[in-house]
Amino acid sequence: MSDDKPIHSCANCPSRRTTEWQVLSDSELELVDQAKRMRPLEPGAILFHQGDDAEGVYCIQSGLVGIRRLNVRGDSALIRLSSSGTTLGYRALLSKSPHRNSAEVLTPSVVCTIERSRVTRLLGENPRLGERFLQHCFTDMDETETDYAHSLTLHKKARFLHLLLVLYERVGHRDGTNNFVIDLPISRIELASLIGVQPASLSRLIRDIQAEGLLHFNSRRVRFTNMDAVLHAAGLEH
Amino acid sequence: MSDDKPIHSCANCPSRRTTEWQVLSDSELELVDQAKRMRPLEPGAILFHQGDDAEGVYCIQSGLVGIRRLNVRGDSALIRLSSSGTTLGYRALLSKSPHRNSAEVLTPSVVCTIERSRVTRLLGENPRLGERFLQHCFTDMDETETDYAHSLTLHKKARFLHLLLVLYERVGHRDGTNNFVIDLPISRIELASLIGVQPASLSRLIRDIQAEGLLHFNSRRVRFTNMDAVLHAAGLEH
DNA sequence: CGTCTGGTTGATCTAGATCAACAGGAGTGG
DNA sequence: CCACTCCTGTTGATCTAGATCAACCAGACG
Repeated sequence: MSDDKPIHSCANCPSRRTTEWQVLSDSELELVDQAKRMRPLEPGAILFHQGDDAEGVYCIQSGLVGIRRLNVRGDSALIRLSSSGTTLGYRALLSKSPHRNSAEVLTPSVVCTIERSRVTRLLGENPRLGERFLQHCFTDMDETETDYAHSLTLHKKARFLHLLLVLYERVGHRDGTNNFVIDLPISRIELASLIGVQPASLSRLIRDIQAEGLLHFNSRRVRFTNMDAVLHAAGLEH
Repeated sequence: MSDDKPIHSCANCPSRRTTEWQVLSDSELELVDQAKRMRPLEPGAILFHQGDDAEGVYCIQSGLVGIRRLNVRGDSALIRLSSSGTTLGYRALLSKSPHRNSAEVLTPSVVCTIERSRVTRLLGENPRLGERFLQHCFTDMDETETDYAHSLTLHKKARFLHLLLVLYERVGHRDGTNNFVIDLPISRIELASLIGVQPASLSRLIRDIQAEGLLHFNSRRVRFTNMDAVLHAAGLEH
């Protein structure tokens, strides 16, 4: 490491430049460091429950976290995926209202918790921090509106392909023969929940997509055998 | 009127206490007044187009405005309704990015436009204004997430009933015999677009709902003949 | 009076739900 | 180590919500 700070200090966090905290001065960042608690979490761990009051904000250093919303009837929808460099739970904290969603760890993750009072103090001292949270909300909003508009207008197949493209951007890579490849971080059940479809239907969707030669599925590995066709079908088919 | 300001000044605006501008001082409000342009608009008028740069913000004094989003394929979804007391277009302005949605007047409305430079100036002078916009974004976000989760988990019938309940809250009233009544402000086509259904399917939905004795439809007038059953079906049926 | 748009209906088709069966791991306890 | 159970994922059979397309009607409007 390049300085005398502890390895796990925010100053050395790999996501430092992408989080809200990028606008803090060194001394302000030091305040975050003191108040933060870093912990490794296994799939199934809950960062916060829908309805809970905000205890602080959660900074994902690595891993994947699912944002769930229970509807009036009690069934849950997975409405968003959050990954490293993302701060969660700021809405409840800043609006002084209970969490609207739950956050559940989906893959082994490292998450820092920064307690509430420290965040409010920093917000008071550095107005640029509030500004960053505002921009974050705008980004989330745009993404959710896009997904919502898609859910109103697109078929499940197009939505699933769209989801795979988004996942490719996040965790995809090239394999030995330079093909586009994703190693899916989540189960079929959760993929199904993200597009609002039954697991059995997703299974058939996958079979059909594979039969059309768009993609090749092997357990959790997805290979794009015809990227152009995927791009076309995600936006233009049917 | 209670003071010597012009009738159409913001100080006399009926929505004054519900808009973002409630946090402004009298002299600051005066600045809004000078820079605002108030105009009556007919259905079909466009406040801004998806992709346009922000020219200012739009304050709905009366009427109903639809927020539309075009998806990748080019078909439009009506993702939100905005009515009096709501400010539109602030996201594009504050994020310095193009409008993500279009805003189209749906019923005869009165809308004030406050030009960009004046808004930015006020934001610099009064930090509470930015805070209000942040809260506004949170509210929109919550609503959109709710709708999104519903679109992932509920059937069209439940979503339609839910929409009618929301409309009742906004424009509903009691009729002579004390029944709950809505005079729908928008066409069937637009109702259909809000829940992501074809007009023909909405027509059948309405027929079925009426046959079940939940509601009575007569042109644009909707009477709740069995509110309990509607509440139940909106959340619990199927 | 013709034209247009909004709304309803009929006939038909299809995407996706539902329910049940079953296969493959992964974990647990004897 | 095996037996048992639990959970994920896939498939088959069937059903249904909703799409699609066309016909048709009523009111609005030039």
